[in-house]
Amino acid sequence: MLESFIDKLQRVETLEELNDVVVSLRDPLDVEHVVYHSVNSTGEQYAALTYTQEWVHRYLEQDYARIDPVVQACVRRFHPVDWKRLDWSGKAVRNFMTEAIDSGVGHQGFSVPIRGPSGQFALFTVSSADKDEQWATYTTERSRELILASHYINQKALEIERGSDQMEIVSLSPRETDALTMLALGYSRAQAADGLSISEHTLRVYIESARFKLAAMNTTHAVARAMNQGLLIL
Amino acid sequence: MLESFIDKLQRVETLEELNDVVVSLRDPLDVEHVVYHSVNSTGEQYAALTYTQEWVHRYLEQDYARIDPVVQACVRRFHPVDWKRLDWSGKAVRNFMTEAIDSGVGHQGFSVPIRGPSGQFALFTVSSADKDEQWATYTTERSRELILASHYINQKALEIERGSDQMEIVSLSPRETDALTMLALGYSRAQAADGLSISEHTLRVYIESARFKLAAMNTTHAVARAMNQGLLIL
DNA sequence: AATCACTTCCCCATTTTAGGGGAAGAAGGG
DNA sequence: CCCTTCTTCCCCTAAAATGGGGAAGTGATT
Repeated sequence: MLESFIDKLQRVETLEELNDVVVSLRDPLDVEHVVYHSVNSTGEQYAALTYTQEWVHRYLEQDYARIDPVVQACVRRFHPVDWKRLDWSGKAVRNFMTEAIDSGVGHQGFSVPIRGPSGQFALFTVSSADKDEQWATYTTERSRELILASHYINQKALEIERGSDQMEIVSLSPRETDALTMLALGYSRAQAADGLSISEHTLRVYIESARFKLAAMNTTHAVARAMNQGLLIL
Repeated sequence: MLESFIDKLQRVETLEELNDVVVSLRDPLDVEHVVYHSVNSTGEQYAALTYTQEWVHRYLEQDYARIDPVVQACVRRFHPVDWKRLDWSGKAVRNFMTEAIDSGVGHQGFSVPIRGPSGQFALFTVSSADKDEQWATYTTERSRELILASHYINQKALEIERGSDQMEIVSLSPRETDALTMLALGYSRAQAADGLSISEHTLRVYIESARFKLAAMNTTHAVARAMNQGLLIL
């Protein structure tokens, strides 16, 4: 299953084709729904999914990502998440769940969080209407496949995006990196300069040149952009 | 190979045990060296590796991560990196490479970048002294195993760390998130307040409560911490 | 050898932020 | 029903950051 999928994936060149390939996983994976959803650092989103348009629309409209326990858990965890193990208490959460099931999402689900460079984040989810036991068997048997599938899908999605987007690759000098790092760690300019054993004036030059390179409006923006681009190793 | 490795991993409970299990991958993977190296958002590092102590010491002392093309590439990429495909031009880089090979690192290598929540970043690397052709065969045949291995190692490492560290899980209110997001996007307080249609005074309350929750010294620090913890979706 | 990027230092006026107070209605959870 | 958290508004002063200049030495690349 994985072999032919990766083969198909290899030939994909556009996001539309990627969508088709992801959707086509539904049968071989033997699930109700398949979802790949990516958010990059600039807030651009891409999704390939088998949910109904109505549900997707409703989800976005209501900003359900804010309360969806699956999203909340995946943002905070590294390992894949079985929906059953999440905390579904809370009024808003239960309403959301009811609505989701009514929209045919299925009450069983398995979501793999995936993180790319520059703060990119994606979710690969399969859902089903199986009973608990069947689902438990299914997830233990196929978790590896699902992890690899999510990895390869994300790789392809990033590849396509990078090709189209062609975002400038900024690089900071060591001292610029140092300066922004100190600020990101909470030091004031005076403290940061002290920590780096340079004058505060010098530090400012680094911050300003970094700001220029990063096309940032102010220091906080510069730090945010640098972090987002993985330029700072705190 | 993967099966027994995951079995062994399952029983690991401390970082020392993890180290042993990672090192023990050397033979079954049929490589010269195995390295797992993780850096989390607070700068704490953990490494399990088979390199000589001298080389590790030298690497840290010289801050070679700054020029090591493998690290530089992995920070920026999602997919695994074959060392041969990197750019080894540049004086400093070539010196570094010579020194690395002299230290027995091996001239072939394959590195898998892995990212966890809260800006955690890790590298799983295998290196060898094989010739190009053999190595090409090796990497294509085993890349999936290596990806899965890196995934499971990282999962275990995070699990152990979380258990020991028990870092407070901070959650920001929607408005606090909004406020920090606007600042991270480069807006000044006045602009941010305007964008959120609230008074600047109100905005400040959010920033300060967020700062309090995040135990941040100042606004920039708060934004940095929030981003690092994946609390902001720019 | 020339050029380009990096590092380091300095001044000054203006704008922005930080940090210390306090208050009150709305919504959600136990 | 009460309590906690969230949301929104306001004042003030001292401290910090911004933005505009300019200059000189080092190192690497070409």
